[in-house]
Amino acid sequence: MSLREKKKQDTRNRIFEVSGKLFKDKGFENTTVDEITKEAGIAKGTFFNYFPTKESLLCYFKEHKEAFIFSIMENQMSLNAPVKEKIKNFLVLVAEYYEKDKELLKLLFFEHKRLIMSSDQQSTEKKQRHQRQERFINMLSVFLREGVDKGEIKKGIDLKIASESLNAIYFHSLIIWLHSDTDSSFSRDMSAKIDIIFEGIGV
Amino acid sequence: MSLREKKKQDTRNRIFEVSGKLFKDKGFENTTVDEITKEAGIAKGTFFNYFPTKESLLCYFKEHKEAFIFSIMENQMSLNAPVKEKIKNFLVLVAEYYEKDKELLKLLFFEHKRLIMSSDQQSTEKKQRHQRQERFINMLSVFLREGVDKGEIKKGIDLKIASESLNAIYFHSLIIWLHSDTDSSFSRDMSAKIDIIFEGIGV
DNA sequence: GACCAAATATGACCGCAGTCATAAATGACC
DNA sequence: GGTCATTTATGACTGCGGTCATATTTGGTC
Repeated sequence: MSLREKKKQDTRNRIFEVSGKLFKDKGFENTTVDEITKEAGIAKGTFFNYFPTKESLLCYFKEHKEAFIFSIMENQMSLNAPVKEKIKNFLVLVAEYYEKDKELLKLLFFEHKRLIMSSDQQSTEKKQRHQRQERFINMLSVFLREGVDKGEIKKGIDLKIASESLNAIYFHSLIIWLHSDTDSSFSRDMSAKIDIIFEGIGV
Repeated sequence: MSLREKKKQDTRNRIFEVSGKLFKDKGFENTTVDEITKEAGIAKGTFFNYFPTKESLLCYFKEHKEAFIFSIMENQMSLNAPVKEKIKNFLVLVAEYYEKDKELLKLLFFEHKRLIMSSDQQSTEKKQRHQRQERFINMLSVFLREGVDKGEIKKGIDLKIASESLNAIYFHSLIIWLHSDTDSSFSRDMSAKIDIIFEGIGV
């Protein structure tokens, strides 16, 4: 690695670390780019050579988290257990992982939303996000297909719709939990809703 | 109504109208408070006497929309039909109503999120939102209870969890649809997912 | 080392959301 | 209609995110 690339990586990492620390300390809104750059020992303009906006930093934090989640998922998939349990375990593991750092997650989730919207249609960020979303749903689909094969899930079900429904439950529980001030359990709530998806409410 | 109150209402309405027009024309981000106030014939500071932030305007737009939705819901509730149909009809009506004005809704939904997060814990806005959410879920609960009474829904079901699941499906379909560039149908997607909630995917 | 092109860093500068001290308008009371 | 307290309007000002023309650093070539 050339000196140039080394320095580049260095600067990028320093911005990343410093901003992560400051966001946790003082919150996203209360941290200025000036502070970040001062703390990181660079000029303000330099920041924008690395990250197009202050908010875009959050994307990178989010990617970090999501990489970890996919690794959990792949672990679960290789286990030998009833599909319902595997899905539940997977989503509960994700939930528990999130529960560790609610505040940062709030930032990531909600600030991120705005970013998604303001970015133009062609933006790679938007496409990437879409891909991640699809990957998530596809993996849930794989779980479900296995369930069909093992006779644990009805044959006629549209797996895409079903996976999206699971995804919906998951995200909604997440949002509810993020909004709640009390420490109601994300994982318990979600678990109950997965039961509903499996068993249905109709007679 | 005194002259003072009259003028106040007038100014408030003018800001509301002008900003709605400008947001639709040029988008939320591209509309400045300066423009709004100039168009409305007031000074910039005056704007902030009526709305604490530019984003807070979106809340008021949203309230408008939501009032309408609750009225649809109450209509549906009084009908005589299978509960599943009533819920479906209700949610599809909401969906169709939304489909009319996707762009504004995007603004309302996503920009709004950020607002929610940045507002402090005690804020009335946050409480109000929570109440609306609860009201929505409670009304779904009423539908479901009727279903239980009429023998259309299993007896053992936790109605709160079930309502929240329906709510989750609804919101998720909404989000997916808002993100999609293509005009995939929000209402059709949601309808399929409601079937899943009723029938379950397990054998 | 001298020279050059490309990559990277810099900070003065700009536009906009939001503030605040001050001014104007209103209505109650005499 | 004069006086005064309260409410509402005003726009210069501040702070921050983001830009851009310019300066500096890097690494290849001789």
